[in-house]
Amino acid sequence: MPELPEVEIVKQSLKKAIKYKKIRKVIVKNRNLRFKLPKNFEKTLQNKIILNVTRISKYIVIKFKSDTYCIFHLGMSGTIHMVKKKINKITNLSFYQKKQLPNKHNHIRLFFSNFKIIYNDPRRFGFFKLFNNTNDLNLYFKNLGPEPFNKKFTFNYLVNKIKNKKKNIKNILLDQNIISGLGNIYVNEILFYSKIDPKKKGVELSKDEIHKIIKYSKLVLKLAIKFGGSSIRDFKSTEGKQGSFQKEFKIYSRNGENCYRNNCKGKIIKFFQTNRSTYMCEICQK
DNA sequence: CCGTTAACCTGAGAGC
DNA sequence: TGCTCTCAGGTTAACG
Repeated sequence: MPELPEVEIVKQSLKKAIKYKKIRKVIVKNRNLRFKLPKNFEKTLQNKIILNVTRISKYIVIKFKSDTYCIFHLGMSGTIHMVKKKINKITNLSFYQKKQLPNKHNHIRLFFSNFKIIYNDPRRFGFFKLFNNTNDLNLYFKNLGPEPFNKKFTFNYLVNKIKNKKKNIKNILLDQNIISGLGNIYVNEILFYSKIDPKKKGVELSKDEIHKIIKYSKLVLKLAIKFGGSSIRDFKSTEGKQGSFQKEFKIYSRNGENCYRNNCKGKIIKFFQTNRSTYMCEICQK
């Protein structure tokens, strides 16, 4: 499901819902996520008070006292739902546009005093991990590249990372160890804004093109967050609201349509790079 | 080290 | 209706 903007939206609404609240009970229905849920998962979380909810690239980090952490990743299809006890039946906490949550993929439930948080994930590419000190938490993320908003994400940083790469720029930007938080949609969008052919190799990029990538990674993510993320298929925030950035897509999923750029007569084509769909305008992306 | 591919899963939608 | 096929906001082990 989610790239950085969608995870950020989930984090914001989750934080609002659970910060300083106590987990009363944990029920797990299916431990077989991408990584098997740790045996002590329920016991570790039970009766813990949430001190903070933060985000590191596409991961959400829940902090408890004594430097204990629970992190999770939503994979492709993970969603978080909040269900309030009293209005259970009429809340718009739907999934796949249905009014009621299908129980089948509700793998984890966290019970609070007057609501519960549900983790639902049909494809089970998402996962949860526990850490009992800050050092282990940081070690887990040590190879992750900076997010586009990070101060470390500078021209010099990116030049050094890609100047010798023979890999195409699209896959370079999808590499979380080089730059973290981007996924297939936003990389397509960023390369369109930057007028760069996604097939172009890292080594072939000009200084100007690298400046553009930096500029537009920040811009596209900022816009996406402002619009509440992109809701295609199954993304919703914890309150069940849909994002609307999908209406702002310049290139993603616009196969066969006309290029939006002024005076460009190009048509948008679709092809695959490493099994992921790429969209580009053959005329203005060079 | 680098780059590429397959694999992990389920469900929606298209085409027949 | 129902079958088969393709595709999906991600990551990563295994290979050459």
